[in-house]
Amino acid sequence: MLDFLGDLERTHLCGALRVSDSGRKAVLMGWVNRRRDLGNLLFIDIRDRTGVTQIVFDEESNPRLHEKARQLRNEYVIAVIGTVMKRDGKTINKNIATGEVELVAQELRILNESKQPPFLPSETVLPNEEMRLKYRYIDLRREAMQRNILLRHSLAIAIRNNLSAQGFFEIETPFMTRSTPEGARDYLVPSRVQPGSFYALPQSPQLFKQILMISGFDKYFQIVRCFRDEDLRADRQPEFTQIDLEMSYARPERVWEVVEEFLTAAFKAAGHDIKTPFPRMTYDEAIRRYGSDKPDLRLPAMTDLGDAFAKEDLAALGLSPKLPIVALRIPKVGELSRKERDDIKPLFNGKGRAKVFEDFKRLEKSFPQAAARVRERCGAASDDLIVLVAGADAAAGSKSGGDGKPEATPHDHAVYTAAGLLRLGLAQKYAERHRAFERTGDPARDFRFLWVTDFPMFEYDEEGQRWAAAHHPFTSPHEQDLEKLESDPGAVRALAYDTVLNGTELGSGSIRIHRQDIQRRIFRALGMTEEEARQRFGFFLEALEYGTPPHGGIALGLDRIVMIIAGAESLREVIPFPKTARAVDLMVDAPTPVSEAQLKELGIMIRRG
RNA sequence: GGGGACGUAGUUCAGUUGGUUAGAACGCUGCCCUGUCACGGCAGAGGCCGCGGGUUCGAGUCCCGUCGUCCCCGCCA
Repeated sequence: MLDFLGDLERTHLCGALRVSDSGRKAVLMGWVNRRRDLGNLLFIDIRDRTGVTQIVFDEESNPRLHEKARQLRNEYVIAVIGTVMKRDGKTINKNIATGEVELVAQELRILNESKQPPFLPSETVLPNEEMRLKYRYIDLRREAMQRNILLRHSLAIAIRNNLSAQGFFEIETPFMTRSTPEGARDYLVPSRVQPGSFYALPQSPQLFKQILMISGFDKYFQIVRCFRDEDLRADRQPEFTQIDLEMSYARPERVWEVVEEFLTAAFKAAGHDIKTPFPRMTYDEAIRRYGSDKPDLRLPAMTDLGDAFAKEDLAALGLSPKLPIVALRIPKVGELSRKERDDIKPLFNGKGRAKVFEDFKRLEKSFPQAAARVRERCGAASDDLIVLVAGADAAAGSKSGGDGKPEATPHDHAVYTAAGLLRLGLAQKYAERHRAFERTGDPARDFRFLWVTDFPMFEYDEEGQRWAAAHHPFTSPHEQDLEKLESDPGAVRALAYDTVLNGTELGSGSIRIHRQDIQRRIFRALGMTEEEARQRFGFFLEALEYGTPPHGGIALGLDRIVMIIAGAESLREVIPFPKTARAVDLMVDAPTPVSEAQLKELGIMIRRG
């Protein structure tokens, strides 16, 4: 028989009682975490989000109560009235915060039973993710998940308070809005009132926040859900939370200060001090030195070898002096075994324009002088792994002619990015064995922020045979590069910037275009006719004509910030109800088909088969 | 869209070269135990080996397909 709560009130949380509470009466409520039945003596660990407390039921002093307590099973919900007793020296449990006391029960109310759960929150080995996601409510009872979700709360509150203190206003923008196909795929919501028409869930509140600038709310922010119908990754969910902000009359540096300030507050809330201002690096430098637009600064930069090799050496190696050669140094990894050298091949496969020399020892034998120069330039210690990546000859031939495609850059990005992938792959693969990521103690606590600036304005889209906005089409070009907009689009730099932390892109922002004439030129450069532009963004182009102040902003991924601070490997560890790789919610089983009646009402027909 | 890993008891896993009745730990059920705290001891229940085909005298094991979870590439203005 279950008991009612009645007018019983809980006096303490399950992690609260201390020796100083000895002798006091206490009422605890929570789950049965563990039961230790010693016959006439029964111990129950009662658990809530704050911890566990041992409860004692003694047959001798209260046989009926003891008998009742024997019914308790894991995950039952109970209320216990009892007296806090100091434990004797020998019976103290130093492993838990409440271990110096126990609650001697006087009354037990069984508030609810539990079926045998598929797994126990107190277990040390995790079930697989499918199980965890299906029974998410049980998974979330686990201490690690509680910690992550509460950490998320603390960060969000700290950020909200900080931005408010910096003079920003949190303003809501619609979730049911307009599809602007470009970039990520939209999630669509059919309109019942207008059959055949659809709302789109926002990929970001981009245009709304710009319109808020036009409306005079000169500092806007929002911690807001965004939606993108693209394939998932460990760090990508179809719905995710962004810290979105926009400000009027701001130069990039001002936006960076705002971000550095709220991140400082957020990390502080999690007990971490971070250093500001963050270092800055242009996109071009990031590619050349790290082979990535989101460099992980915890690993040494790559070294451009340039003229380390003599001409004869290059010829002997089958390399052209015109192509880049870079060296990767992974500290403390040592030489790779033959098997390991074979294993790294998949790490750069697919980026086939690079030639990799993973056996530096061999290179050293054949080209001792060049190898010595390489070691010196990399600043390599004897137990560092060195791998060379060079442009393969095929890369030289692949540079395109005058067919409108961009020339390959003089530094051929393909070589650098292949080297960059290899750099990360090697470090990750051997991080545990060789602790390549270890710099200053705990690797997860080594927060290396970075601003990456001066992104290219356009990227050539091979598939669509056209220029595409690298950031988004409302990003302002550098004023000095405006003249190249028509003549040399590939060389136009954008006033765009990314926040990078330990190789993860935390956020992305830009100064926006506030002048209608420039916006038009950008659309034209993107190959969009006036008509197309008006059809897609007409409302916005019109808004631009009514006195738009210069403005800019940024959006940072809250989930990713929490993930990194929590030291988690996946976003799913910091999102209470995440989706699987196929964008399914295993707990509620969504998405699902809907009834014919619903479809009919919406004027939608599903093609089957 | 492509590549890879995995799928055996409620859970985590083992399962040899294809060969008798598919095992262990935890959890679960019952009994014993008054100082345990990942309690201990004894006994027990629990299996469509993801699903569907195939090869074979014989399949958890080999092959094909399919479904699911995870990781990566593409994709993510």
